[in-house]
Amino acid sequence: MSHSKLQHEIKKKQPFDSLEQAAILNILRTSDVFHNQFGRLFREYGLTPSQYNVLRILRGERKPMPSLEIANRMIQVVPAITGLLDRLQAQELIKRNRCTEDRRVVYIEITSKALKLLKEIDKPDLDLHHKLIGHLSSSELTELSRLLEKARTSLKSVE
Amino acid sequence: MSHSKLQHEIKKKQPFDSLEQAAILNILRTSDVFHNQFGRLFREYGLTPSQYNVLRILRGERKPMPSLEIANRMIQVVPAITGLLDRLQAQELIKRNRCTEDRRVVYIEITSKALKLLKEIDKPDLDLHHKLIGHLSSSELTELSRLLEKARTSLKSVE
DNA sequence: CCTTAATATTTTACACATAAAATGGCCGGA
DNA sequence: TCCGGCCATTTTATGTGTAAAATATTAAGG
Repeated sequence: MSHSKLQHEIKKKQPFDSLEQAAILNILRTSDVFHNQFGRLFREYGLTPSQYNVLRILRGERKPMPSLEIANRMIQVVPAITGLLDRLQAQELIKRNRCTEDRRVVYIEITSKALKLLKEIDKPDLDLHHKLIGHLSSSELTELSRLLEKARTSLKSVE
Repeated sequence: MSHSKLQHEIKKKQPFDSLEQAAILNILRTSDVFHNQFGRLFREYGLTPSQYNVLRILRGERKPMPSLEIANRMIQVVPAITGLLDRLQAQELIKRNRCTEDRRVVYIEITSKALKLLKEIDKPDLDLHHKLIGHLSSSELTELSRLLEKARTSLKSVE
């Protein structure tokens, strides 16, 4: 491809690229702002967003589950889970039980202390959700979710 | 408010809350996935997303700027900027110049080495943008941006 | 001039994300 | 049975985000 042709290509794509860049930037910025807001809320209860996330997963599962399965449910990478669980265990919010059949796996169990804590947070958490996007209509929320899900499909197909 | 009434309230809000939760979860997840993708791209050039972000801001400004102004342009909190700049300086991608008039401020200047590096990344960066959401139409991208911007307005008004 | 408030930046302490490598344990085939 | 591959988990190293406190410097008031 010649230089001038490339230039032409670039010029041609410019407005569309801008839309794409703007959309991605908006996704990243909005996520960051929201993440901060939830971070502040959870901190009032001595939790980080990741820690809260782990506890929510465990409560939802209603029974002990292996470390790596928790990691997989979060979007996160595996190695981080260890320290995360360490700190939760130090706060007595989870218990670790090594499986007797396959001694490689460690079962993680949520404690009643954690369940009580989660119960306290439930309402403020819902309220924050509402504060953050309660001003969008039902159809707007639906459309927003649809567009974001569609956005993510580009990668699911690849890997 | 009586218990039964609260129950009723909760039930009533349930479907709407779900939409709000789904939307926020979609924002956070999509952002995380995209952030990871850009992280991998930038790593090929020895940069982290934050470092790339700083360099892009400096290139856009076209002249040296104070540390804190860079921090403000990023969504981030102030203290992190120091280490970030330290590492960029170690790679000779920026230079620090203390201002003579007000010796508290440190001017940050992008180097030609960094400008060359950015130029290399420009195309792959655009391509990745396109790969990630190129399958959304112009009107979808516009609508997505509009909804996300609207989402963020709930906080701008408060603070 | 000296004290105090405000400002720009850095430092410290802690939690987390990521990649790469190490550990310990399971399992199937020679 | 021994070995190599695979798996769950942890460890290590580096960079980053956050809060709170420290440093250095300027500006303002008595």
